[in-house]
Order: sequence, then structure tokens, then C-alpha cells
Amino acid sequence: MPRPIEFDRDEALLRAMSVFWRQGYHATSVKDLTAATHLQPGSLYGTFQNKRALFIAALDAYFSGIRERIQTCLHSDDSPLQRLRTFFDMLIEEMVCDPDNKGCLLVNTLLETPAEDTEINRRVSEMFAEVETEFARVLQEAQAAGELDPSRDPQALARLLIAGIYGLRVYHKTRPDAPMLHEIIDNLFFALGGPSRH
Amino acid sequence: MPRPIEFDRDEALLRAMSVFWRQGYHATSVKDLTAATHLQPGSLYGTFQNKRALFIAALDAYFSGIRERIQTCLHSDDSPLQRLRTFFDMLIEEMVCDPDNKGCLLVNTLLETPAEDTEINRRVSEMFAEVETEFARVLQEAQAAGELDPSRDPQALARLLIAGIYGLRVYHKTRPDAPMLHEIIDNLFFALGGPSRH
DNA sequence: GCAATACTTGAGTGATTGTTCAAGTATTGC
DNA sequence: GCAATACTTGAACAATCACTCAAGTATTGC
Repeated sequence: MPRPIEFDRDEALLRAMSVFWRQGYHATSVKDLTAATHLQPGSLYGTFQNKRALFIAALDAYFSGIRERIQTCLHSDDSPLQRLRTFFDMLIEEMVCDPDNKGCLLVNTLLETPAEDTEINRRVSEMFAEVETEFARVLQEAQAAGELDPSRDPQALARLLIAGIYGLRVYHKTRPDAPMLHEIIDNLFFALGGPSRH
Repeated sequence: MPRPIEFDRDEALLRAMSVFWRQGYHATSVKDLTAATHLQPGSLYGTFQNKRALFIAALDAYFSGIRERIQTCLHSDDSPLQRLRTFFDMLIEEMVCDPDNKGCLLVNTLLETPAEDTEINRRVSEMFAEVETEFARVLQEAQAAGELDPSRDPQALARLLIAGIYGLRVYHKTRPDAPMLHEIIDNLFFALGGPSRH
């Protein structure tokens, strides 16, 4: 009996995410959002409570896209360490190919959000914790395969790799140079034991 | 003949910097700035052109504080690698002790500023380039002292260390845990060759 | 066709944004 | 004490902010 919704909620969410990604939360106005989503303020607020809630929904949408690509990358039939290496190579490729140089919405959000905002900080932290767990799992596989010294702590090394993602993301902002970023990862993988096996 | 300025320009700048540091550029209003500096809008704009120029001045003030501490740290009479290590330990101590968990104004700025804003991005990038050069110099010393494999590229390793700073800064936002951050640096220094000598 | 339903519209809310500027005031050289 | 100088003040600016809501409109079950 009711009039059906005309627009695609998910498509609007993706468009909103794209704006937040490019500009950050504070620099994005509701006007920007209505323009990007082609939604009137009324529809926007009817669908997503308010600007903040829309932002949080955008964070979730962003991460679910990431999660997918991480899974396929870390479950290929390459060797464990090679899979991790491929992940970082892919990350660099993505960064370098982005003409807007937007970086990662999650990392940007971590630094834009004040520490008092526990909800957003917790949410994003948990997302990276999930990736960290995946990394640790692959590192354990590497130990089982004899690729990684069994005396090393996989969880600790997973944290190093996560910090490596952060490092890449910020470094890229200062100097978007693919070979140089690859070299940073070469040297980071040195920490996993021995020279890179490229 | 003219009436002398009543307030201390540098003190006002430091107060403004503190607000930008805590809240970021966009989240800081001119009202926040007048409140923090105890300056009326007129005096603020008379002294520092506008909000943006004040922000850039704050970035410079922030970095000159950093530069000083880096210099003393990297010129102690410890061994070269130990000096680098001490720098990172100091960095972690600072981060953990900050009750506001503000992070680094420069890193925060890098991620908040869109890539189109070349002026601010260039300025901050150059600041880190200066630190990178210092790191490379110390790493060369380490090679001369037999602490670092002479076949490694000091400049490349300096970039890894800079990325390490970035990594720490972001990781700290997700989990402010000192021992864990130290462990990340332990593992990062693994990449410089061999286990940490702590 | 007729209620009933609820999505869409966009003008309008008050608050806040960054910025300006004329009026007021304090100091100095003479 | 008197100009001359210029710093200080804060009200006021237009623009924008996030957000609301009554009016308009399209669809459905009957």
C-alpha cells in the first residue's frame, strides 16, 4: 500500500562513502552528500538518521569491500609469505593508481577522529584487528611451511605488518612513488627473516 | 610612537597550535582559536592573516619543536643504531604519556589534507624529508661503525624508519599499549639486520 | 475510483562558519 | 598636553552549517 522507495539505498551509500573518502568527515557537508547521492535532505535523513550515522554506515560499507579483497588475496595457492607479499604489492598498486590520492578511508578516519570519540575509534580499530588476525594466521602457516622461523611470534609480526600498512599509507601521501614504496616493503619483509625472495 | 602590541605573538601561536593539534584543522573554529589565544578576532587576523595562515604557522612552530629534540637525540654519544632506537623509544613514551592521545600534528595533517592542497602537503612532506635525511646519516654512521651491513641502502632504510614512525602513530590510535608498540619497533629493527640488542 | 500509506520535495530553521572594520584606546615623540 | 600612530575591541557580515517538516505526490488494496 505504501509508495515504494525510488532510490537505491546501497548505491546512495556508496556515493556518500566516496565523498567522505575524498574529503574526510568534517570537510564533507550535507550539501555535498545530497549532491553526490542525488537525494534531497529529507530522503537522506529519512534513510540514514543523520550525517554521523551515514558516515558510520559508509565506514562499514568501505570495510566490507576491503574484507572481500583481503580474503581472496590471503587464500590464494601461493606460499604463505608470498600471499602476504602479494597483498602489499596490490595495496601499493591501488594507492598509486588512485588519481585523487585519497588514501584509506579507515586510516584517514583514525587520524581525523579525536580520541574521545570512542565509538568510531573502536569500530575502525576492530576492523584492523580483524585483518591483523588474518595476517597472524597466514604467518602461522608460514611457520608450518618452514618459511618463517618458528621462534618468532606470529601475532607480533602481524602487528608489524599492520603498522606497515599504516606506514605505506602515510608515506604515499608525502611521495607517491611506486618503486620506492615497494622498496619499503622489501625492507619491511626483511624483518620477517632474511632477504626478500622476489 | 605607535601603541605597542600587548600580547605575546609566540605564546598565542603555541596556544593555537595546541588547539589544531587536538582537533585538526577543519574541526577547529575561529571561535576556538580566539578562546585559546585570548585574542579578539581583529587581533588574530591582524597578527596571522587568516585561519589557514595561522595553521601553517602552527605547523612550522610544531616542527621546530620536534627538530630540536630529534637533533639532541640523534647526536648523543650512544652507538648509531642505539641512537635511532632511543629516538623510537622516546617517541613511544611521548605518545603513551599524552592523556589526549593527539598523535602527531604533522601526520594528522598529512591525512586530513586533500592531495590538491599542494602547499600544505609539500610543507609537511619536506619536514619529514629532513628527518629522513638525518636518519640516513645516522645509518651511514652505523655502517662505518660496523653496526649495519654495508650492502644495505641507508636512504632506503631511512624511508623504512620514517614509515615506522607513521605506523606507530596510527597504531597507537587503535591501541595505546606501550609494550606492544615497543615490540613493533623491536621487530622493525629486525629489518636493519639481526635481532634487537635490547 | 477511493482511501490509506508513506516516500519525495525543498524552502526554511537557528546556529555557526570565517572574516571585516569602524570605533575606542593606549602609547610615543615632541 | 597634543598629534600621530596603530593596537584592541566586538558587533556585524554574508555564507554555510546540520537538520526539520509541512505540503505534494505516487503507489497499493479494495
